[in-house]
Amino acid sequence: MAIGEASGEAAGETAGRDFIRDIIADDLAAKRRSKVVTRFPPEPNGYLHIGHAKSICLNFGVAEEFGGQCHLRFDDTNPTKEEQEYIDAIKADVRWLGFDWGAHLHHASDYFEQLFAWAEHLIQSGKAYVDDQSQDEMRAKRGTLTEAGQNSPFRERKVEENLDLFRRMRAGEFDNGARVLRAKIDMASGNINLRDPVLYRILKAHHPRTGTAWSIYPSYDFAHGQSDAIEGITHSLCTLEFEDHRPLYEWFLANLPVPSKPRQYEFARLNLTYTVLSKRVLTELVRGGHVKSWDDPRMPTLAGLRRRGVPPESLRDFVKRIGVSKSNSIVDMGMLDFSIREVLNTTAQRRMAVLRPLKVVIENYPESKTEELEAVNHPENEAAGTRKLHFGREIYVERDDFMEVPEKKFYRLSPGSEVRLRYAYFITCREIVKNAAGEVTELRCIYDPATKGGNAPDGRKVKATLHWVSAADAVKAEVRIFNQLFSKPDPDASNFAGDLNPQSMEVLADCQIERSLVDYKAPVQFERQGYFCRDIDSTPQKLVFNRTVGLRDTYSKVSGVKPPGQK
RNA sequence: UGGGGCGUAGCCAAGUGGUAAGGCAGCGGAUUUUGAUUCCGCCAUCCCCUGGUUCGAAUCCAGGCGCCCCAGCCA
Repeated sequence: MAIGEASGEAAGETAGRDFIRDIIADDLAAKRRSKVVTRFPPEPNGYLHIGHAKSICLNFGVAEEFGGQCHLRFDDTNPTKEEQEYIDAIKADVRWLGFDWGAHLHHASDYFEQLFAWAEHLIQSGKAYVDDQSQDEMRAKRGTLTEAGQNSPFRERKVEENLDLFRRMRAGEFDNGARVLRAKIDMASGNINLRDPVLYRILKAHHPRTGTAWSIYPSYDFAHGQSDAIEGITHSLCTLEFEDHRPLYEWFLANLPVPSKPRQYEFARLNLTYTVLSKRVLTELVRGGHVKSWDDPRMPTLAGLRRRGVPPESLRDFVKRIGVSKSNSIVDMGMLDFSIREVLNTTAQRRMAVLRPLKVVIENYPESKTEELEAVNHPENEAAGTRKLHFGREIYVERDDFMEVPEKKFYRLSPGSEVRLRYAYFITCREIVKNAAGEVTELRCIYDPATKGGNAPDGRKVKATLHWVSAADAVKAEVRIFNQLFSKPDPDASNFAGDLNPQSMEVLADCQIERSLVDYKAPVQFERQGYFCRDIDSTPQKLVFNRTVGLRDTYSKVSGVKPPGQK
């Protein structure tokens, strides 16, 4: 029986109940299992994305919660698509997400010899045969979704001949595609996976781990369940599309002398709005130059999210919130944003940075004077301390914080209005300076010396507080704003080019940032704007920041004015 | 009349015969030197549809409808 009304107390990291956890709890309670062993089984043919994060959190999370273990096992059975680069990246990503496989790093290729022996076992028991048909012939005889297939003319080959042929396949005597080893099950099955599935194919390719030792490789179906059995996996969790494979998975376990009997359970894979979670598409995005790299901050890859500044805690929180079920769903990207803000709000220190600078000259502030003002680093965490801000006659404020003709709900700077400069003074706009083209190039303001620190002794209130930066002290920097990679909530994965958002990245090259940011490396909140992190493209000469996510913005909702590049 | 799944609010998602949890989004309002955060309150007479069983059904039965997956020597 399910326990936990799950709420409150327990480790914030513990996920709630779901059908998988219920099954496991049941198995344990009924003593069908004495421990829990799961596995995360990526194929090293691409980078991990947020959909994998769901699986990783599920597999490692469940093992942790029930005091079991989770293995990292590379499903490396297709050397034509797999690369060492991916193996290394996957390990780094899983670790970054916060999980540890301990001594349990495995590979399907570790079991190639055993798998081969089991294939011979099947041949010997008359349950597998070598088929000489071409790929096209096999396809033609497989039948259709509504019609049964036809038996291969090689289906009744003698055991000895099958054994001999299979061994020669391994020895490399035949060309790629010349023959395959097939299970002898049922060509008329309604489940196409049972129509004599291929167990081994000839693939003369270099394997990242076994090199050229093999010229035949097992198929996914023949390798996966048996690898699970070898490792003593108890609950083999995979996505819905493998549901049809379960009868085959069980067929092998029933017909082979395996050391344990794992059970497969399927859950729905993650889908997110405004992006695509398909290795094929992600690979094309990279190879086609639509993004700069696998770790481009616009990518839903773990590497991309990491570079963008998303903390691993946010991903874990997100996965916990979306739950695990069997219904296909498309999760709103806003959920991810929420989890990112949730974590960053409490961990990121605050700083000021002006992204689109507008110069302000405070006319009644003495030309030669400068001051040091104190600012808190985190409004909800005193332990984060304070820092000094340089203040002078000339400062920069955000261009969006000024409107020559303010609209109804706009209560920032406009001619004659008074606002507060955070941690500094109240200022009032007196005059607008424009260039020949009529664009505002400078604001002339006056300040009230009595409001130092940001409060008026006479109790006078102000409707807005602006972030700012000292013109004399600020440092120039580049800031990259990322928007949705796709312009549609449900991009067409089979023809994605047309759905790409042309404004997915916006580079602001002339930002003015607070000096203290020069050697601040942690995730940070630029007040009133969002969470940012230093990008690896930064050099001592040029700092580059990535916007991880913007702050919630209720103003743009009421005004209908969205920041540039946003929808 | 191929096989396998799934259908609870705009989006996730609990619930498995006793009278619709929770989260995201949204909407009000309080606090606020971030239009942020925080805090309060609102937000499914109804669970794909139609019948039926029952004192009582989202939950059971029957029949429909809709969506997803499968015809790789990919995983």
